[in-house]
Amino acid sequence: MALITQRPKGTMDVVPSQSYKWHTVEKLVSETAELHGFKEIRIPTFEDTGLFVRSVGETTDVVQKEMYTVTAAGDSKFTLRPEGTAGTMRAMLENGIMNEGFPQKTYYILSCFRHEKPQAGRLREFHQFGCEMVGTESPRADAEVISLAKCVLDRVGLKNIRLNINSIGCPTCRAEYHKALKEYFSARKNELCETCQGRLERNPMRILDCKSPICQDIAKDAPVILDYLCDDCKEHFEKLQEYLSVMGIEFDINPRIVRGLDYYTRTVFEFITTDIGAQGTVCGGGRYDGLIEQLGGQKTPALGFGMGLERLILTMEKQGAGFMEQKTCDLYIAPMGEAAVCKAMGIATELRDEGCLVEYDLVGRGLKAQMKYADKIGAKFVMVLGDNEIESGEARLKNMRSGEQLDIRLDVGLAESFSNALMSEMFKDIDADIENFLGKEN
RNA sequence: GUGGGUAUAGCGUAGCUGGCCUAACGCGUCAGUUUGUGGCACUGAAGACCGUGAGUUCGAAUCUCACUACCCACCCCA
Repeated sequence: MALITQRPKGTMDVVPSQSYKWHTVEKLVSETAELHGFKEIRIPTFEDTGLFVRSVGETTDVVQKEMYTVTAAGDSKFTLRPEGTAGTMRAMLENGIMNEGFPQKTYYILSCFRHEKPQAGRLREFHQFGCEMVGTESPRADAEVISLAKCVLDRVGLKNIRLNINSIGCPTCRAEYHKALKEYFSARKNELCETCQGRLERNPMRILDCKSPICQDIAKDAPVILDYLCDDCKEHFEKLQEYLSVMGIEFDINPRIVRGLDYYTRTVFEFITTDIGAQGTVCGGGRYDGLIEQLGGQKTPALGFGMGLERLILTMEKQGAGFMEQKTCDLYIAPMGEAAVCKAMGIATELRDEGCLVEYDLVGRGLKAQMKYADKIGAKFVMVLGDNEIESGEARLKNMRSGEQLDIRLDVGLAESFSNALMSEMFKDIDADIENFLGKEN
């Protein structure tokens, strides 16, 4: 079969048989955020390009070569959001949410777009669950946000996730550190890889993250940011560690996590798994105390994290975590003949109003084929409807698990007689879905 | 942008030292195995120009080249 096109590179289809996995994480993730007092925010898929340039940072890879930007009528440029924080902060400022008292706590589930070369765990359109907390500088907030992320990971059932934390200081202490780094690397400049030689001027901290063995070796003895933190930043970081310990959250201090977005200050952290290939950062975040001011708001401290849902689901699958089951057909009606089809439509409507998942033949299959189909879709009960039933006003309900059958009335109080049938002895193996249905009846 | 790998029906594979391939197998789909009842079994059907294009050859899914797509890794990040 030659299709006219295929999906764009780096995008994914979630097929119907798989969507329950997404429902599972979306539900768990948002429930957990709400248990922590976070409320959902929804923002546009695209924003003014300048927003991302100013917040994510002009020199970052994300802005320099990964943004999907279109020029609309006139000169206005828009960009498909490459991440969620910038748009969220813009929306909070624009809607005056900063004036509603601190801290403000919001979360979102949205798609992001980055023009990268796809590989395992990295797509061009990916989905992110993110949380942002605005208006508190206290290390308590850092601990709370990290613990929220941890809680989410636990609730979806992930194992063997390592938490790495670091502090990259405030602009003041980072300037000191940059100076020290430059001095250190300049001495061995010629040994560095090409990209790192370039990094030396622009952002020497990135050299620490270089994967080239030579650079890694050189970086081994490089000055560590933690030795250059100013007193405030140092205390902030120490306090955070203390809180994390109190909360029983294990972590590694990793002076090499740097983060590729410019707005981060002080605390940065990553939750990493080794189960899904090279792109193992399932969650990354940190503090961005300068961002809001940079976007034109009042100086307001804030922090947050983003979690890649594809990576999350990949890890869950790899680790055999459980997903919520898909709801399957409660009752399949097998009509025979036109009159029966019309009757089936009525019955379906009536029972659906009661919250029952009802299906009936839409193809025109014979009875046998209908039974097969009902079995295949996992129908719990089947009702055969023919002229006899319509005449007598009674139909047979078959329990597909046990094979037992029972006659129920069709005319008066169908929902009631259906539930009565379900409650009778012969159907005692009914599952939770049906129990809910019955509960509603009583 | 730089490397490496793979490309056969909806899915998973076999065939790949060139001719019994007018392409096979499993799963799936559809239909039957007498009269109004599924899961098992059996029978049958539909479904692939063997990624695309060129070349070598009497002859190519099988060899060569190019292209494309996908995957993995670097980079970067979620």
